[in-house]
Amino acid sequence: MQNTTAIPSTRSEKTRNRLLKTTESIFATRGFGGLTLREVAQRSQTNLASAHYHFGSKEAMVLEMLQARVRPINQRRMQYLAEAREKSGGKPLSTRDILRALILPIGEEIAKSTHTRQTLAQLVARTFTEPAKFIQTMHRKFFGELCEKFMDELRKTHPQVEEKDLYWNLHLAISSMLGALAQHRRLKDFSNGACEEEDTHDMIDRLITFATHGFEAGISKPSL
Amino acid sequence: MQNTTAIPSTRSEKTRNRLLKTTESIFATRGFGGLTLREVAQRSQTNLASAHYHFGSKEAMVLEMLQARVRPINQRRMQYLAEAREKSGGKPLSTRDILRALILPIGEEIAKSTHTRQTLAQLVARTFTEPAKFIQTMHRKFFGELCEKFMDELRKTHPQVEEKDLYWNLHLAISSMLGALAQHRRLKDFSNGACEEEDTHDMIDRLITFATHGFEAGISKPSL
DNA sequence: GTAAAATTAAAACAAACGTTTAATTTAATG
DNA sequence: CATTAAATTAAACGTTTGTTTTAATTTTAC
Repeated sequence: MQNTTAIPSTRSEKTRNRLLKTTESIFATRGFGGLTLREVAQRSQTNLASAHYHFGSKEAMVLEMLQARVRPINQRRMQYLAEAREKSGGKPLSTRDILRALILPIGEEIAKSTHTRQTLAQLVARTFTEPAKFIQTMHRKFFGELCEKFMDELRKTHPQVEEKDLYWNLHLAISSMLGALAQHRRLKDFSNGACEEEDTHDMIDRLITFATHGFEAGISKPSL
Repeated sequence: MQNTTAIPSTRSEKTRNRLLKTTESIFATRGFGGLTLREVAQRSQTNLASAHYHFGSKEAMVLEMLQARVRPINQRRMQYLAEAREKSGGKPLSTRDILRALILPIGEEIAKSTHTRQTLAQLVARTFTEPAKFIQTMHRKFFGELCEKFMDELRKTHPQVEEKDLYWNLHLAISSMLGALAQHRRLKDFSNGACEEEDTHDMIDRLITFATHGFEAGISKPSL
């Protein structure tokens, strides 16, 4: 494993990072199949073979890019959960606090830079629908653990609710988040300009509210 | 335009329908890029060139398959909306009635046959994240109109709510529906078997409840 | 400063793709 | 039954893909 978080110093690390950045951009808009190593190399101002030198294969390169993106987001999710626990002083968290810890980090990451605003949203959403097997494997590994951590928290908050109902509504909350991210850039078209796609903070607020109330309605009336 | 709804009679129509059926299955699991004409032809027990003979191109073939699937679902959506209007006798519909008209038809289509249970769910979800341009074009055409019809209905029900809030929360409702469909088959993994993926009717109920309460919470507190 | 290692560059390879062309078979018609 | 059009099949074409190989260049270490 190499140093990826620090500022790239050597020439090798710089081209490596350029490759990862270009990979992210293309993968977000066109998916794994639509990404070609030649275009990545060209837009990274380097050669086709250097992609294989640095990563071994197209698959490994995309995988590394995805992990580098997902890991810090999941870490911040756990951090927000821990912070909320500290503040609550032993009492169970509210549904809203839990779902905020799930949703907010991805919103912050999106809002970080103008460049990654759309890219990351598409990126994460694509992770869930991408047909390539190795991505599904990664997805299961990363989100399986995360999902279980959040389930633990939800169980404490809603001890009387059946396991099945908790899973289903966490599933729906996650789905609405991903769907909103994936469709975000289409909203402007459908709304005839009534909605701009600039205000990420506003989107996250709306999403948290939507998910929280949907969740609580779902566990209070398991079947209607 | 050819007769696609009637039972295929001629040999030509039969192979044509086999091609469409195989196309649907492969596209649902692997997307446009992952679908190859050779595999479609082989699994349809015909020749590679016959796909071009019947449809002209890979793109046209996939497009026709998608339209044949989406059209009846959208028709039923409009039908349910009309039926709800008749029953209400001039009064505005409830948010739940409107969202049910949006969500239920796709659930019914999924529940129709064991074969298409997963396939159609993935299919529709894939339509929204597929990078191919011609699919985005089709999507915009089909869902742009539909979206506007549902917005008309939502405006009647919530005349005091701002346009922007209505769009945003309809967007979130649709997103949760699509996300739930796309992720449906993963739920079993994450829930450690607590949730089965068989009961489509249960899923639709949960989804309608989730979307309805999320929507109403979103329009009552525009920004929190 | 020089040799070794690491990196970049250029070219070629095998496989898979959508598409096209031409030949063959099937169905329909008089 | 003969003939014509429609439908199917088989074979090949031109591109593009990820990957590999080979050579040139740059960086690192002594």
